[in-house]
Amino acid sequence: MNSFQTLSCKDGCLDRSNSIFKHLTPDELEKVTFDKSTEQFKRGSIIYREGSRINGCYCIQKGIIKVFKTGIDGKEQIIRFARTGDIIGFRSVLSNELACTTAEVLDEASLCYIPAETLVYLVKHNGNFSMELMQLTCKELGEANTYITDIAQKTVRERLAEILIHLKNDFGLDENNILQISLTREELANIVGTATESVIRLLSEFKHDQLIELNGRKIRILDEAGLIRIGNLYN
Amino acid sequence: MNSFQTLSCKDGCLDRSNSIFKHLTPDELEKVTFDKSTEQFKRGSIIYREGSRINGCYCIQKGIIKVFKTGIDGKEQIIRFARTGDIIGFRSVLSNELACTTAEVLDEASLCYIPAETLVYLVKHNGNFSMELMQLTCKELGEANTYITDIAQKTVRERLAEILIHLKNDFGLDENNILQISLTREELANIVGTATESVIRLLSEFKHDQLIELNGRKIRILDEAGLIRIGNLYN
DNA sequence: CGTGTGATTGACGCCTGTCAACGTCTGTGG
DNA sequence: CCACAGACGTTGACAGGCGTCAATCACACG
Repeated sequence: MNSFQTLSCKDGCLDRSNSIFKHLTPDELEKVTFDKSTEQFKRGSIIYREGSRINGCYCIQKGIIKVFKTGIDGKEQIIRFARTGDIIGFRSVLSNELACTTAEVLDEASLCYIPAETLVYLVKHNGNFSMELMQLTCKELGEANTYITDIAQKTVRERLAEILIHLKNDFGLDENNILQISLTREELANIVGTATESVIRLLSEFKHDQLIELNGRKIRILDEAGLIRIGNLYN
Repeated sequence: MNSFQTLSCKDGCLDRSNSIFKHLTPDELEKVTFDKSTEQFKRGSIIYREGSRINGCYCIQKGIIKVFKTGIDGKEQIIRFARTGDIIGFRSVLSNELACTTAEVLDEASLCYIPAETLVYLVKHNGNFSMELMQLTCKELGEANTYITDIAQKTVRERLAEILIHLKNDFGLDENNILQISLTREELANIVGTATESVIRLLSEFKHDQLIELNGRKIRILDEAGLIRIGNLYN
């Protein structure tokens, strides 16, 4: 249960082959290992809150984090889900702004906290690390731009189908073709940018059209191609 | 008329006090000056096109560039306007992806082309430059996230009011309180993410409510506070 | 003067948000 | 063990925002 608490940094985020830390020198690796601290979070915990100043970023060793902004009337807009290997909070740290999102734990999580100075030090002194982080940011920016276009032009129905496909691609299916990530209807609505009731109605429609099967929060994907078609996705 | 053609790099983008190039060493400055090339573009020119590979980024010495994605049925979604001092195209260069947007000249423009290798060289070798560029990207990402929330939660009416305020803040007003940037109704619609007709109708409403005055593409801001109120903006 | 692009207006109807009521499930406390 | 509260899910009714289509106007340009 607590096995990952004992993970040293080297067993964790730092040495994954696709980690952005892969280019660190042994010295730097040691520095980061020394500076960082690992922490456990329970479901529902807030890691940082929109509008607050954060003095470091978090590398996700395990778990799923919901990153969202609070809009009109407190309605949340989910910007993304971060999962094992992802980094959150670095945007605010590097742009030196207050956090523009809130990060909340969905699945029991284990995070590495890396102080701002350490991050900045790496950006300034390790060109390869810098490039990696830059690429990550640029990719996120590209995705954000795509999402803006989608939300501006697609119908709720199209967006919901699209989100289901994205969730499938990002979190996978279990052996029964059921989405590995479990979200409330309200959360789905807050990704798509619509009302909870609309999500419920559209999911029912998708079910009626044999695209998915529903069992509480479990969503089984029956016809991925169909969803892709509805969502106007070509990839 | 052609005076800016003769601007050397040092008189142009490179030495502006707020330029991201301000941290370059004399050597690097010389390298960039050597590698770059300046080019004139007429209104309507395409600088790069979505889906194409671009081998460098462009620094805007003068002019206004419309950056947009092409969505369903070819409808364009304007992501942002870049103006003097801004850099475009670096996202694709650094993330090593195909261009995810098209860049089109709105106002007669003069651009510096900086080859990818030069940009990457700077990111890898100059920590301060790297930080500057990273901050820029992070800020853009923050704005994109805000925009996602707005588009997902606000009505077209609210968004149009918001956009008018943004355009005012970014491009300013002339001595008659008229927006300095001139856009077609369709372009306004493509920022807001709505139909051209809706923009026309809402602008008429705003005019009727004494918030603005219209004269062709000229939009005079009469009641900024009113627009801010309608747009749910607090800043 | 014809042509084309952009702006405007009206008609129409569907998508989608809102409100309200009700069902379902889980955990808590008596 | 049961009652209850509270969170979540579902369904129906309803209206209005907004997209679409079509016709017309305004204006610039060759």
